[in-house]
Amino acid sequence: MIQRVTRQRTAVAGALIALDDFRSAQQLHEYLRAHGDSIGLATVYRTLQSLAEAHQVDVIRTGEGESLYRRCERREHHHHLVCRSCGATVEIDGPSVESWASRIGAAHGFSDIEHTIELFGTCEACRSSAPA
Amino acid sequence: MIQRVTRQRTAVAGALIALDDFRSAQQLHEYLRAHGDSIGLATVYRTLQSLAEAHQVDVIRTGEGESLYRRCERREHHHHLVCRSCGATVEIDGPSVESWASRIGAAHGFSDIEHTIELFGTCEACRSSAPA
DNA sequence: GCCGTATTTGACAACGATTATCAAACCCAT
DNA sequence: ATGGGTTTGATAATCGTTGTCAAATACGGC
Ligand SMILES: [Zn+2]
Ligand SMILES: [Zn+2]
Ligand SMILES: [Zn+2]
Ligand SMILES: [Zn+2]
Repeated sequence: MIQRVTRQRTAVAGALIALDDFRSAQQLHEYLRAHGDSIGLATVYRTLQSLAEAHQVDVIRTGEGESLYRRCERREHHHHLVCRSCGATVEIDGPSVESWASRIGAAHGFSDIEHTIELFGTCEACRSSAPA
Repeated sequence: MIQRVTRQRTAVAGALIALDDFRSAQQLHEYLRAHGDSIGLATVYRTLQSLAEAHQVDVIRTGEGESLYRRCERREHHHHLVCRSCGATVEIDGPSVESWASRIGAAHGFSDIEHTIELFGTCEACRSSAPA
């Protein structure tokens, strides 16, 4: 599975770094177009998918079923605290939650436990710029 | 918003109790049809939606973006340990996780914190009935 | 630099879950 | 039983995402 370096893949990688927040594929596509990069939506999806498989980007799903992507600093397993309105993200380290999850799973005879733990909220910046 | 008692709504409520596991709207629809209840898919979706709004059923989303519904025993806030292959569910009480979530959120200046915490695994029954 | 070819792209169609539409069917208080 | 607001359900529409496939492209070898 040789991966070639293309203008489009480079652009997506650049956008992920420039934005730094969790963004949807369509938002990234708009961003790229707005910045002069001609790129197809399908290509954005494909690129994000392979980046995710290579663990180069993290993926979370919003309550509405949309996938959001981000290039996190931490390469190891972690969780996220994400602003609902702007996507601003804090990477969370939860050793206590990790052990809690596996302990609970084992206690009930379940194997191959995987956990989904994400926190959503409103960040300080968005709170002050929004109507009460 | 007056809610009338209809044959269809009664049937959906009955199916939720009979099945006891997390199931998709389409699975519930098939189950009802298979059991002789004539009901439209749209009605199943609408009924589940209003039951969810009334906190009569819990909803979780699979990694594939499908919603699963279940009528839980516990009415208070809780989480779930769900079998990936059969939907069997254990209701989880996580007081330590609750406080962990809100503490993390506050520590980073986020407000209106909500958390998504779900555990998926393979239950004992499914493990023994599946090929190694 | 130029070829040859395997990889990649992108416009578009297709998909799957869910929601909107709206006329016909149905509850239910009177 | 009647009337009028509620509910139903076949169908179309939506939305994010993935599949299609011919044309465009990257890049190792010359
Ligand atoms: Zn991350
Ligand atoms: Zn924010
Ligand atoms: Zn529950
Ligand atoms: Zn199981």
